[in-house]
Amino acid sequence: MRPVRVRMAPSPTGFTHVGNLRTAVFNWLWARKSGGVFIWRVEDTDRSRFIEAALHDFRDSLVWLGIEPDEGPFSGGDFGPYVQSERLDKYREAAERLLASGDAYRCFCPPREDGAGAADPTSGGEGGSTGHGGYDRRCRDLAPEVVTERLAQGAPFTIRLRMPLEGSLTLQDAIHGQLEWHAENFNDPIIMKSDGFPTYHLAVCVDDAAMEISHAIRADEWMGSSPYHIVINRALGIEPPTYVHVPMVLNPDGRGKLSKRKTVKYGVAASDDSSSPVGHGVAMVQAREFRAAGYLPEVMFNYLALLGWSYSGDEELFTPEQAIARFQLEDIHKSGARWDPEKLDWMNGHYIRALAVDDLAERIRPFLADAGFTPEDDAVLAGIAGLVRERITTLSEAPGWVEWLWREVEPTATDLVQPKLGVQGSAAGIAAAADGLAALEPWTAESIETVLRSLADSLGVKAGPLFGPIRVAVTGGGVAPPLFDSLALLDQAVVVARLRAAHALLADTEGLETVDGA
RNA sequence: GCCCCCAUCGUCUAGGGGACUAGGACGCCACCCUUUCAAGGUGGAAACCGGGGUUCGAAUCCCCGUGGGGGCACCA
Repeated sequence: MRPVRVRMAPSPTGFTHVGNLRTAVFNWLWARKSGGVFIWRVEDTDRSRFIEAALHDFRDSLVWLGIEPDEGPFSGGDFGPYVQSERLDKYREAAERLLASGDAYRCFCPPREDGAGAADPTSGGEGGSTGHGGYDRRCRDLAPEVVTERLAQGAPFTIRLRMPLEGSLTLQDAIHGQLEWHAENFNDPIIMKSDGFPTYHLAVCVDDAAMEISHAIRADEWMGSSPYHIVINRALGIEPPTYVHVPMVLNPDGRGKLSKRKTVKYGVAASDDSSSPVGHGVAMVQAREFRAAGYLPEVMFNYLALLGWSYSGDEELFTPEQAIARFQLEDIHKSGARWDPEKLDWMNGHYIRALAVDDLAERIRPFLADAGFTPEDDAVLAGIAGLVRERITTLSEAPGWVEWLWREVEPTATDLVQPKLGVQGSAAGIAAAADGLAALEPWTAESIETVLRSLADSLGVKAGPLFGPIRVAVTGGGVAPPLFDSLALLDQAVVVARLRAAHALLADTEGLETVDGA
């Protein structure tokens, strides 16, 4: 039983995708579960796609989620360097060995014309232009003299893996059990590019061996390239890691793997419901987007872990520690899981509601600052947290609920009038509230409530209809947090001034009387 | 097109031959609570892809269909 060492090996070509983060979570869980080591390796063998910022973004994402690597480009370790572009000598040496043993051969063919992503993206229809990867193995059996001659001429070449032509290859996957491929379907993949850089197949095998990786936990999309890895490992005398192909994270509609483009329309659709003062549900697939939107890291961890794994039959909210306690590789599912923005939102709201007010206050602080508000005292911040806690699903929604604290309000006459009271009644209520609150002392939610409730009694109206106009007068809109606590958070003078202004507005609006009947 | 993988409510899932009148969660619907909005409470609708087997007995095992996903680059 070799010690558990697992790795997350993303290529730094863009901002961290939550699908990748999910795979990282599984790796981390297994490392922690087994007392093993969680490693981050940078797969940057494609120089053309390298993006420096992606490195930092990935690091930040792991830190944010609380699954920091034990070894990696920023944390070091005894198996470095952890960046593939700094390990080229190792791949070259491996390639030489494969060449020498006949397990690989030089190929002088030019790059495919129809190349890569060059395929016309608009031709999306059927039976496409692209071929089906059939390299004809033209160089597989070149005479030694020919190879020597080409090399002497300085002809560029790649190195291809010599795959078996018959028989089959099998692999014991930790989740899927035995996997099998038949030789007639193989290709001879390039393992060394003409620029001297290895392709994924070679690099991953060499590095996993050098870093003594025990379990290669990777997404299902890699399953198909496993036979290449089997052959490379065998030829190099490597004891292969246990392969663990985890299910992919799919788009909400199940069509394809989770992607930005596809998700857009769901995000937009989800935000159509604008009953909340703050819109949300923008298309998101990047970790930093979720962070910016105000999803809690503990929620992301919890939600991500649930995609393709389940904690138990009837519990699905858990801490990392609890997840570690129950995690087993065999329990990871075989089929893909769709990304469900609604469930994520629910979970985020649920966790927020469970937060202590002071904790929530600190988490909201930066979002308020972004909206232009920096509470002068922590009591106000805590007050805000208390008001929004049961109303927000993401932290970024918080400012929208309490903007009236630092912005001028401009209620409309229409909004100020409560149908049951009419213009006169509404105006009278507002005026009475202003009078009643002007000299109130102390200025607390409790004292405000006492005043306003008795006001309703003395005016002979129900509390509900009376509070409506007052809320609109002070917060500017019909939807706001509970009245008394809201008023208490504002300066007493500001509240009274807003009530007076609203009263004046209604007093000027005789014409509105006609609205009453309706 | 070829290869590989997968298949329980709309979604995430529990289930690994009898404990299943198939459980939980999100979402949805209704009602309650209520000063708006929420939150909360109660109740409800909602699934074993189809067809063959194996077995006394199948959501659970096998086969075939069908459906879905992934792969087939000098990208990873």
